[in-house]
Amino acid sequence: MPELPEVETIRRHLAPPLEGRTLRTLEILDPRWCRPLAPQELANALEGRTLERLSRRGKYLVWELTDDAYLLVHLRMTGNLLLDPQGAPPYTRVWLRFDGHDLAFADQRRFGTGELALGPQQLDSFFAARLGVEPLGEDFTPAHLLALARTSRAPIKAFLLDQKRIAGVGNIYADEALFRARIHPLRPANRLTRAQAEALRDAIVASLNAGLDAKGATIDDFRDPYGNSGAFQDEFLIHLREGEPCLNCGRPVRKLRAAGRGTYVCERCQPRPRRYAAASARATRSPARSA
DNA sequence: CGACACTCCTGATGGC
DNA sequence: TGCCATCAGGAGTGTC
Repeated sequence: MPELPEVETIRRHLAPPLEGRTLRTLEILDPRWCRPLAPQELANALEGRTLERLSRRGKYLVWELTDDAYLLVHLRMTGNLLLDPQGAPPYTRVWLRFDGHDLAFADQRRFGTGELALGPQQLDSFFAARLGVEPLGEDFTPAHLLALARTSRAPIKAFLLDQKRIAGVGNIYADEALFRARIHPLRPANRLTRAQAEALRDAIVASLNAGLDAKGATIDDFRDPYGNSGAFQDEFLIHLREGEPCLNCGRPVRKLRAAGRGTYVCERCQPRPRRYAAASARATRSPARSA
């Protein structure tokens, strides 16, 4: 599943050949891709414009076209962008035909989307409604994460997967970061200590950078625009390692469910949160009641 | 606010 | 061997 490092890997491959090129045609074969817009509406809005910059926000690829028109592409589970493929790749849903380059959006499971924003204000409100802080940006400080975490009683894994809080972390990197920081996925976010929040910030950054260095993780479907797999799956510290010895202590890695997702954990290195009694939880709230 | 179910989708897997 | 049920999950929506 493409997460921040996979999307960024794609962006780095595509920006050099495509920036400065004009989008001649946008052929949307699967109308679900751009719902609720009709394929022709999106094509009419974007064809003939030049790609000024290809950027990324969270797991979105942002195609910045002439006169502040933006195509916002999300790969979801199985989306891939393939540059100048030989013939049509399986499950091709969209063709972006630039001067001199053809780009295919292939997506077996059809969760991927392409959306339109016209003008910087629409772009800002699109992301403001969906995405929180960029974890590889300057704003993502330990103090920032600590402040964010204090606002949520959700399990920390659910917290990390919430794109409105931190943009770009998905199931793989959440597991990897929690293992690195020695935090159990079910620990309530607002019960992290300051030291844990600091460790977790560093662990998120380190995990994402490790994924970037390996050019992404390929579990099933991820490919870069030239069809190559990533290598990060060979470096997982905890994710997908059920039953294997913990790299730190040797205890078998357990699989559990957190936030509805398969979640991998070493229950020695990431001790389970103590269940705290309902009474003590209540005691943290104000006992006063309005009369 | 949060847990949970449901939706989208299709290939892989497990049971019998 | 073949068929059916179940699972996987990013994000949006809706319910309690």
